[in-house]
Amino acid sequence: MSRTRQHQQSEAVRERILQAARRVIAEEGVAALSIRRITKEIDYSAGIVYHYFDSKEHLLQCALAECYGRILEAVGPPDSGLAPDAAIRAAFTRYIQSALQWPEEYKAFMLSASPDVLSFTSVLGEGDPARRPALASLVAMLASGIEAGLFAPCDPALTAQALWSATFGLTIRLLTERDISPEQRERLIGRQIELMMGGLAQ
Amino acid sequence: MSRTRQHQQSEAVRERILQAARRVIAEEGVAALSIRRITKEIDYSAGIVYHYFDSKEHLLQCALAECYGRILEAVGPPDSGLAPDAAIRAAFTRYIQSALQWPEEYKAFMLSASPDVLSFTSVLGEGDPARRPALASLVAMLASGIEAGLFAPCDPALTAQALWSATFGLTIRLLTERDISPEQRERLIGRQIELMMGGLAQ
DNA sequence: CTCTATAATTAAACACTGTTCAATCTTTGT
DNA sequence: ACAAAGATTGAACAGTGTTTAATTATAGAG
Repeated sequence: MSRTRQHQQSEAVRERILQAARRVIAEEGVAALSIRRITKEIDYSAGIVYHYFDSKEHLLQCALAECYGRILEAVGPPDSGLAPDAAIRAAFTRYIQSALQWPEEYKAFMLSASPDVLSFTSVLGEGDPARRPALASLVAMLASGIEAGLFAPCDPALTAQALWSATFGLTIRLLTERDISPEQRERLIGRQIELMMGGLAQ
Repeated sequence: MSRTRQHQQSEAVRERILQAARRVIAEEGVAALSIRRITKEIDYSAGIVYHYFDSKEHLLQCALAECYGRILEAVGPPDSGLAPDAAIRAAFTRYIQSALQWPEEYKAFMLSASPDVLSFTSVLGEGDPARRPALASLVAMLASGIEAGLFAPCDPALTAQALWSATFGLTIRLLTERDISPEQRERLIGRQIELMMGGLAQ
């Protein structure tokens, strides 16, 4: 059990590194993150990072994966009490709102070209966007909407990919163009959702 | 005129710096770009860059603006011989194809958070996306489509912003997720355009 | 043709970055 | 108490963007 105790303390240090990294990212952006900046915050030497992570890339990947988990958590599961079309509208709205609350984290994670992050974020591949839970539930909502006669028949997987890419694009631009008024933001979100739902209708 | 000769040579050096920068970006990506990497290619000392540019940021901005100009040039003007809906389809298709040909340059430019680049790329602002020529022609096509009864009445500016954001999102993801088959790519592009056009129809 | 101002260019330094590694200190199991 | 294992450090390395004083080249004027 002593091995356990040491292991626990070791895990705690790892967690403190990740905490500090997330703090810096949230407050100063991912560009301001550096190994020495992290280790200074928690009073450790710079080399310690490489005892817990393979590289800065790896550390960043771990920190952002946690952040992205929180974003998805904030989105929550689709509202099963709603009709498919209303449920999809609500899901997209919540998705964008959540991303807007973690702007730096969302951008860094979703735009990362690192293979490990891409294994989480890739969604355009042939056939199965089922690997990503958020997309899977969108596919399900589309399928039940088609069955209910609300939507025109189509390939739900392909359609989910196209819809999500559109939402992703608006999200990234809302995060990148910094000075968009809340009113304009709402109008844009509303219009894009309206367009997409119009495209789904038969 | 001697002042002119010197000025011309000076301009030539500036251009060689930009050329080298673009070469490195195209071949090795924007992440591999460094001042010393550039100046080594053209056999100059590193400091020379700061005689022609304020910073690396500024140099990058100049290099990418040129690249983006080429992308827009490749897109070309909207086909005035086509009906508005067909013209819009064609324009979006060409836009994505062009971006796919300069992947690094497109990503770096469109995702840059630098204020100077944003003054070019910002498009979600209230009212006038007329500042950006590509968007302006999209607004025009939408307006004439509405007038022709092809599209349901709507705010053309807002709709253009939503449509372009969607296309932008698909483009970025196609560029970020590296291993998507050409067939799947075509399907995705086709489906998203179909969805958007469906949303426009009344 | 020389001299001086001006512009172009450089070498060296600075503070920073990610990363490695041998040397330490700490904790563990025996 | 001792040895093995693990955690942590400090120093170094090569690289980064940037500044600045010194140097070279060029221009026009006398």
